[in-house]
Order: sequence, then C-alpha cells, then structure tokens
Amino acid sequence: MQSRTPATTRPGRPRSAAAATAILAATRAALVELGWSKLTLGDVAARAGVAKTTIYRRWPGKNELVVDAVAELFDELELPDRGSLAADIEGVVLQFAAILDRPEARSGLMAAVAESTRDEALRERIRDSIVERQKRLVLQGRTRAQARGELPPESSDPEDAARTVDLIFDVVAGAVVHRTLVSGRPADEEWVRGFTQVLLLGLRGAAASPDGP
Amino acid sequence: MQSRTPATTRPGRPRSAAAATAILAATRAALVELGWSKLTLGDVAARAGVAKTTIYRRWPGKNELVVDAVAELFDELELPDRGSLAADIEGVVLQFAAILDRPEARSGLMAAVAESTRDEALRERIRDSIVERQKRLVLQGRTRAQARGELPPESSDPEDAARTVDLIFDVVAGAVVHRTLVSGRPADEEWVRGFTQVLLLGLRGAAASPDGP
DNA sequence: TCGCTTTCGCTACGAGTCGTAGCGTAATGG
DNA sequence: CCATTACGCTACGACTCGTAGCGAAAGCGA
Repeated sequence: MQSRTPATTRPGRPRSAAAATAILAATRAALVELGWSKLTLGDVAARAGVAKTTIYRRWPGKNELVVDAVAELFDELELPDRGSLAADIEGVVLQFAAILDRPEARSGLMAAVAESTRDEALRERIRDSIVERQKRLVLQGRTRAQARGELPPESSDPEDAARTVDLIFDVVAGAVVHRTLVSGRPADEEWVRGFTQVLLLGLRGAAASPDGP
Repeated sequence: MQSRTPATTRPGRPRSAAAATAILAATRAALVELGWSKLTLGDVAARAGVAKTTIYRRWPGKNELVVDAVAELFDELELPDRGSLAADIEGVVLQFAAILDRPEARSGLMAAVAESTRDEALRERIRDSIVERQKRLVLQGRTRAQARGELPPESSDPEDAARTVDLIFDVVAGAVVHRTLVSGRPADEEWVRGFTQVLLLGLRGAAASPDGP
C-alpha cells in the first residue's frame, strides 16, 4: 500500500506486517467511533497494540494513514456480469453506495479529500490508491458493453475515449457521493435506477452526436 | 445566517453585526492560508479583531462557523438567461466551478461535509444554508426551459418531479465537485460542454420514456 | 554463532490548542 | 438610572502533537 522501496532487501529487522494490518484496522475502528477530527494517533496506537512511534515511523501523519485505511475498502468493488450495461452499472453503483454507507468510509474519505486541497502529495496518494485504481470498473464495463453491441466500438480519437471515461467516473462517483453524504439520502435501488437511466441515455445520445446538437 | 430567534427583541446590549461579518471574513481568510485542519479559533479571533470568547458565544464550534462562512460564497450563484437550456446549465455549472476553485470553498466545504457524517445537526445546517438554498437554480432553469418548450410541462406525479430535481442537483453538484476536488482537474468549458450534453440528453430521454427501456 | 542493522515498545518532553470561567467595561431598553 | 446582555481580556486544566532517547528484539550475512 505504501510506496516504500522494498526493491533492495534492507538489512536489519523487517517491519512487522502484522503491525501494518493491525494499525489500518484500528484506524478504521477509530473512524467509526470517533470520526476524523477526534481521531488521534495515540488512540489508534492503543487500539492496534503498538507504540505511537511505530505509526510515525511508517506514515507521515494522520491524513496519509486514513487514506491507506480507507483505500482498502474500495478494493472490494467488483463488476459481475448482469447481462446488460444498465444492470452492470446499477450493480456497481449499489456496491459503491454500500461502501459509502459504512461510517469509516464516509468521514475518512471526505476528510482526506478536504485535506488534499492543500496538500498535493496527499491528493496524489488519493488518486493513485483510490481513484485510478477503481477506474478499471469503467473500462471493464465499457469493454463488456461493446462486446454486447450496446456501445459503439470506440471513439476514433483515443484522447476522446479517455475523456469519456473520466467524465463517466466523475459523474457516477460524484453523484453517489453527493446523494449519500451531502443530500443525506440513501442511494437505494429506486434512485440508482433513475440515475442509471439518465446516464445511459445521455451516453448513448452523446455517442450518436459526438459534437453539439 | 444563524438560526437565532431575534423574534422577541431581547434586552441588553445587542450583538455587533460588524463583529459577525468580520469573523466570517476572517474565517475565510484563515481557510485560504491554513486550510481546515490547521485553522484555530484563536487565529480567527485575532484576524477579526475580536476576543476568542466572542466567537464561542455565537457559534458552537469550528464546524458551524466554517459552514456559515462558506455558505455566503454560494449566494453569488445566478442563472442568467442565455437563450437555451444547454447554455443556461453550462453557465451555472461554470459559476459553480469557479467558486470551487477558491481555496476557502474547497477545503471548507469538504471538511464540513466530512464532519457532518457524524453530526446530524451539522448536516442539517449544511442542507439548509447551502444545498436547499441553491436548489432554486434547478427550479428556475426548469421553469425557463418549459416556457421555451425545451422540456415537457411537468411530471403528472409531483413526487416524481421533486425526485427529478433532487437527482439533477446531485448529479450536477456531485460531478463538478468530484471533477474539481477528487480528480483534481479543472471543470473548464470543454468539460462542462461534454457534461451538459450527457446530462441534457439523459434528461430528455428519461422524460420521453418515464420508466424503463 | 556472532555482530550489524533496523524496528519495536516505552517513557518523557515542550509546544500548541481546546473550551470555559471570571472579571470589569460598554451598549442597549425600560 | 438600572437591569440585562455583549464584549475584551486573562488565566486555567486537559488534551494532543510530533520528537527524542533508551534498552530489547528480530532479522541477515559472514
């Protein structure tokens, strides 16, 4: 998870892998009980059964620790084949909503994003370990839909195709996050159905008329 | 801004209105320089030229103060008539993106949302003073588009119409926020054009086929 | 088996922030 | 002019931060 360099096996006592998992788990537990602002590294250390200094040796600070702890949650996301593009989208959006329902993801992720507005390195960490990592789902869904004939093969311009992927990701993730955290209403099946319909019709229409009406 | 009850004019010395504006302005200035996590009420008090206790008499804590300070930024939003629904949407989305470009809005808003996941009262404050307040733009745009004949009059079901407004707001605000803060790329004219096209085609298509394909 | 190296747990520390209390003073309204 | 409230100021205990120093533990290569 960390961008350490274990390329050259360094001499000396190796870092305990058990400590890392214990610390990350303790961080999530602390997020659930305390939220981000009241979470202290001393508390995390006590929960994990390690010394506070051990945490500081591995992570620069609270922000980075929380990002790594939350990032693991999103690796659960999958894109099972449900037969149609609409059903695939609905499925993954519901999974995403389910993760955002967990308190450790809610406060942790948003607080990290907030801090990243003043910390370029932290934003990079978020992008690498969460955003870009999950963009695979969009690519996978597109490929599958193209195989089904639900979407045209690919845009002639590769840059244009990449832009579309980014747009889809921002729309999907943004809408679910806003619905869940800002509006404070559940992204349940009914909402997801309506959202998916709008997104899908918009994409199909945009693919038909690539530029302007 | 605060939900005080100035209904019955209380006796005694009234609260200084100048102090309130100075505190809110100082809060925004501190957000720019320090971000949310390093912002202290002592610092805000010093900037505003007031005593720290004065702030504590008016706001419960840092979270509520920041929400009120940021909420004022979004009151600038307008919906000038640009002739078409697409142009109207692009215009307001660009304004929204411009506000989110300001550092005091970026870190302040996201941090407040993060904290609101563990504080129901704070979430209520955000909804009242920011979200619901700006939903007027969606309603205004819809009415105007209906007058132009770009959208059908209204859904037969009033609940369905309200759901659509909520959906639009979540999609628009969510996508712009995610694009700007999470993906870290600018919501420039090119992006806004593409986004608006998808949204508009999706809405028109959804209005045509109210349920399922 | 023996060093060398690094990590680990522990304790302690100064610095900084928190939110509150108490005080005397200022500004209203009756 | 008197009751009432807001204000600025100071001071306070409690807490968290991030770091330093220590002895012990755990690997690896010779």
